[in-house]
Amino acid sequence: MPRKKASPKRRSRCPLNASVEILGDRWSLLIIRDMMLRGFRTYKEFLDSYEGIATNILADRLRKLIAHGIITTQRNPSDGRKVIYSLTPKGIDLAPVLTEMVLWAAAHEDTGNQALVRQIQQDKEKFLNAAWQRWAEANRALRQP
Amino acid sequence: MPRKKASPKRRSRCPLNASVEILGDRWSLLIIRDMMLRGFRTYKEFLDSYEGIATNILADRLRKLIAHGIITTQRNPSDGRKVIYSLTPKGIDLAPVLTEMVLWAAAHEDTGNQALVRQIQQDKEKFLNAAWQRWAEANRALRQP
DNA sequence: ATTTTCGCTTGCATTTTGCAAGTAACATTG
DNA sequence: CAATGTTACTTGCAAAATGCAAGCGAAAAT
Repeated sequence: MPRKKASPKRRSRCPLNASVEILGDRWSLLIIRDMMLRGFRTYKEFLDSYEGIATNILADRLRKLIAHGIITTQRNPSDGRKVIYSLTPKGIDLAPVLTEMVLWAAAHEDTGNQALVRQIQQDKEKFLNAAWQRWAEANRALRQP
Repeated sequence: MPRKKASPKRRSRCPLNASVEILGDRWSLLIIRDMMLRGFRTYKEFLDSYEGIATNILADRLRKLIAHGIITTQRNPSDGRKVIYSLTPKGIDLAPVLTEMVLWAAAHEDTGNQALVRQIQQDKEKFLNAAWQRWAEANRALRQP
């Protein structure tokens, strides 16, 4: 399968612009944060997350993230109501972006979650490896239920 | 002076959320890119940038970036019409964020500007240092006109 | 003196977002 | 097995953000 899709009518071919068009809104990266750092995988978990996304916006963002190949879905075989969302390789590759955004805000804004911030500051590589390993492990568990 | 401002009514205290609230739209990071990588400093330059921002949106984003302490303005003494925008230290500190967003899109989307991308891939630190040095030099020139 | 340039503002249509109230499919409970 | 609860959504509508075109005042160029 092809690794990169031809981009449908972008404003420009600048890679930063591509990122901004895909991720530049007030919710997408928070959903990805919840999946990557908090292990959230269901609609209800995202909906109940602290920032309070509206249900129609959540449905829309999940649809777009799927369309962009950042997340995928599968049904939970033991509970037919539940849909399990998970990050694709393209999705977990956003870890460095999230990491730098956390560091920037922690350095220049009044924010919380200092435990996470210090962990990243102390050893960024270790933090990124850990995130990747959690992702790999969760995927393994999903394939062998 | 205080390094961090108390944040007015954020959705949450998560540092990623702070970044998203400040930068999470379709234009802010492109303006910062134009300043950081292309050396743009005037309203007209931003307006004429390839993606085609609308003039009212540009004025609004510049106002917000100033309010967040990411850019500052000064009048051009040799041409009283021109306003010179430049990145603050908080603004140039966004370089790692932009860098990772460029790398992610270059890896997973069909994008251009491969010269820039390869430069970053080959030596990220060197690229970041160069960006910082260009910024320091431009600031020096501005103070001694 | 007139025209052009620059950095905006204003008005208005379109799009996106947010809120509240459904709903269909499945699972649990009595 | 019927009633109730859960889950993942959709729908309708108001409010806010965005985009487009036109205009405008101050300064500079001609």
